[in-house]
This record gives sequence, C-alpha cells and structure tokens, in this order.
Amino acid sequence: MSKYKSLKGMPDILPADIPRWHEMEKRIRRFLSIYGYTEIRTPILEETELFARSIGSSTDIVEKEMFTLPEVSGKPVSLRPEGTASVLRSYLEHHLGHGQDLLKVYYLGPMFRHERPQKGRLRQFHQMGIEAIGSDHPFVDVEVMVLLMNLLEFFQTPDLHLEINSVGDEECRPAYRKILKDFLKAHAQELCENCQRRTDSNPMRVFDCKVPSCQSVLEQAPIILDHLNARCADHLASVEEGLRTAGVSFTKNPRIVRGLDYYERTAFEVTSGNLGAQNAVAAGGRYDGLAEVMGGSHTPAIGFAMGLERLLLTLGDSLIPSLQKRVEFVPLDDKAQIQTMALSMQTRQACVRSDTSPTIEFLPEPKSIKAALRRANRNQAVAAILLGSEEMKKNTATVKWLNGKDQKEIRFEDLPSYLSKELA
RNA sequence: GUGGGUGUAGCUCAGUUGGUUAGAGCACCAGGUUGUGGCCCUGGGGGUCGAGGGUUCGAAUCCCUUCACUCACCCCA
Repeated sequence: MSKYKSLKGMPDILPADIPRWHEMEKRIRRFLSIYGYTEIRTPILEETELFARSIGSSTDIVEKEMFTLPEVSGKPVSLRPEGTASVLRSYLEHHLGHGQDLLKVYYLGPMFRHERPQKGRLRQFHQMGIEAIGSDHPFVDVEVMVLLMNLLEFFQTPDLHLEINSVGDEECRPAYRKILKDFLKAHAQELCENCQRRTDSNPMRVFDCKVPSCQSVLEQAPIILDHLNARCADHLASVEEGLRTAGVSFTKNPRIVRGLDYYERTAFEVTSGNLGAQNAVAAGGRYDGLAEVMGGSHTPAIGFAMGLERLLLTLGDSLIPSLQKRVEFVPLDDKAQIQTMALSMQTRQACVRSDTSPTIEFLPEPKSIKAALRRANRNQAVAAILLGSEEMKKNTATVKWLNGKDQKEIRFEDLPSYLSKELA
C-alpha cells in the first residue's frame, strides 16, 4: 500500500479497462471520419477568462467547479471544464474557417470539474464532442443530431431518447425570461427555496427542479416555445422537419435548459439507461453568438459533447473488444532460458515485419510443463512455445496449440516465420 | 456544500447477544508418480478487521472522533 492515493473523483483507468476504452475510441474515430470530421487537440489548460466569458460567469461550472491555478505567464489559468470554448478559440486564432464554409472537427479527451463525485460524475472525466462551425443552416443542426443518434445506435446504446428545444436568441429570450420571472414571482409561495432563489438569478433553470410542488406550478408556466420570435420559430420548425425526414425520433421538451450560457436557439439532450441520476449521455446546442463574445466576427456554430464514462456505463458488457491472439514462450528448465528468449524476440520481429499483431509473451522463469500450459490456457493464449532439454538436443521448439491437441516440433530457424504465418 | 449507505485477504463478501490462534468463495503457488492445459481433489502463502482514541478481564463486534469509498441532492457529459 502506498501512502498516496489518486485524488477524489480522479480514478486510474487500469490496464484491465483499457481494451474497452480503445475499442470505444476506435469506433468513434472510424465513425467520425466517415462523417467528414477530423480531430483537433487543444491544450487542457487555458486562460481562466476564456472559460468564464464563454460558459458564463454566473454558471455553476465557472463559479465553483473549475480547477484554477493562480497564475501562469501572468494570467490565471484553469483546467478545461468542457471543450467548445477551446475549439472556437483555436478556430478564431488560426483562421480555420478560411477557404471553407463549414469546419467540422471533433475532440476527445479529459475534462475537469470540481464536483462531488457520484455515479456517472467524476472530477476528471472524458468527453468526445464535435463542432460544426460556420453555418447557421437548420440542416446543419439536423446533421449534427442525426450523427449523434447514429453514433449511439452504432454502439447499440440501450434506451435512447433525444429531446430538443429552442432556447431562443438574444432578442426573444430576454423577453421570455421576464414573462417567466413575473409568473414565478406570482407563485413564489408555492415554490421551494431553491426555485425562489433561482427566480432572480436564472429563472429558466427552475424547469430542472425535481420537487413535486414546483413541478405542478411549472405545468402552468409559460413556455419558451410560445414566445420565440419568427426567426427562432422558423429555425426550429426546419430542424423538426429535417429530423422527421431523417427518420430520427425525438420529443420536443421546452424544459431543456442547458447549463452553459452560450447556447441559443437549438438545444438538445440525449438520455440513456443504466446511468442513475446522471442520465444524460450527450448534449449540445447552437452557439452562434460565442465567436463575438471572444472578439471574433459573427460565426454561427453548433456542436455536442458526450460523456465517455457514461457511454461505457450504458453499454456495460455489451461493448466487447476484439481480442488479440496471444502466444507464450516458456522455458522448461534453466538451460533453455536464453534460447527461449532469443526465439521470442525473433518471432516478435517477424510479426512486426509481416504486419501481424499477436501478443508474444516471454516468461523468463522456467515452469513445469503443467504450470506453463495451465498458465497459457488461463491467459487465453492460442499457443504455448515450450523449450526443455529434449528440444535443446534436437534444436526444435514444441509449439502446443491450445484450441485442440495439436502439437508441432519446429526447428529453431523456422519458428519465427512459421508463427508469423500461423498467427496472421 | 448537504444528506444516506459502506469500510474485514489481491477481488466479492460471511462473522451469530462482545469470548480462544478472524473465515468462505474466486484468484495465486505447489502437488495428485518420470514432460502436457481446461474439470476435479489435496495442501500452502497472504489480513496492524480503514485510522485514532475510549469502555471492558476481553472489541472486527459497543461509544466518540477522523479518513476513504459510494449513492442521492445540487449541477451536469
């Protein structure tokens, strides 16, 4: 036992879990390349102000959840709590929109939020997200959501629900917010303390409240869909039409309110089973105004982020990584050790050259033949390569295939090419 | 930040109203006649019972404190 432990909410991803992560990442990358997205990798550390201005200084994420370091090169910096701000910063900084009308990029990596951990919620967690930057056409919204649903269906994610909403734009949202606030004030005594407090700070967030008495009040509350201006209403109607045409089922939920201030118009959320209370596996929306907040020119954009730990959680054991063939080289006595090691190394090189990739394991300690086979069998090896006194006399290795009873004597000099062919 | 639950072997967990050297399953190691795996059998190694303090002749068990993990609130992917 070490006196040290990993920090709260920042668990190790252990070797035994890695195959599932690799399989998931492999599928994501393959899928996204088909859809025309290329990866972008931004630093995990950025100026604190980038996040504060983008996400919104009064959001919980910025107010109390960022890991902030005092100062690096004269400015406070923070570990990224999400990916969109960095991607758009990079887009503007490097003029990535130059010469094309739509930039399509994805990111995949760790994010950091200082929250109390629970099921599906960690302090260091991983997100994969896409951003489509440069167009406000409603069919881009459609394509992004269809991509998301198809990706999740590709993974055979159980129990999927897509919910969409429009949160309005800078013209109609303030007006709606005032109407809602007036309504909530009129019903203040029926609301829980939390919601009374939120009435002023962020009235739209009360829709997230789970207190039953609040819920019954909210059933009567004005909803934003009745207060959208023509531009937002038309946009939403086109998105809905597009989704229906694409055959993606969804429900319109006026209560979807994202926790990041930069969203406007389209907002959406996908939930899945097995996730406990944190049941959103992915969410996103349109952020047409964000580029200007960062000091760039008007640049409409939309994207989503998906929680990878949550995806793994919903998939459970149904995500099975393809397993590599495995071979174990085992000396049966100390006189065979060096020769066994040399042959395992030559075999590895032969496999590298022939572009086959089995795992070739060499065990330095001599084992009894029984122990060697039992171990190889337990490790799901397809073959054990055994060298003992008899083999050393004949200059051959015993190749024991473990799926049946097959066993072959192969001359030392033929072994690497024999194995690299058999394992291909 | 606020609640609830749980901390005993590498893992999953038993441990009866406080009572001898703290147990099981899985895993690991070694055997079950000379160099052949999976099943089975036998044996073995491995634990400051989360930590600290207290009550008691005696504490894994009762009390206090503390830490960790976990679920939920909150918030969100």
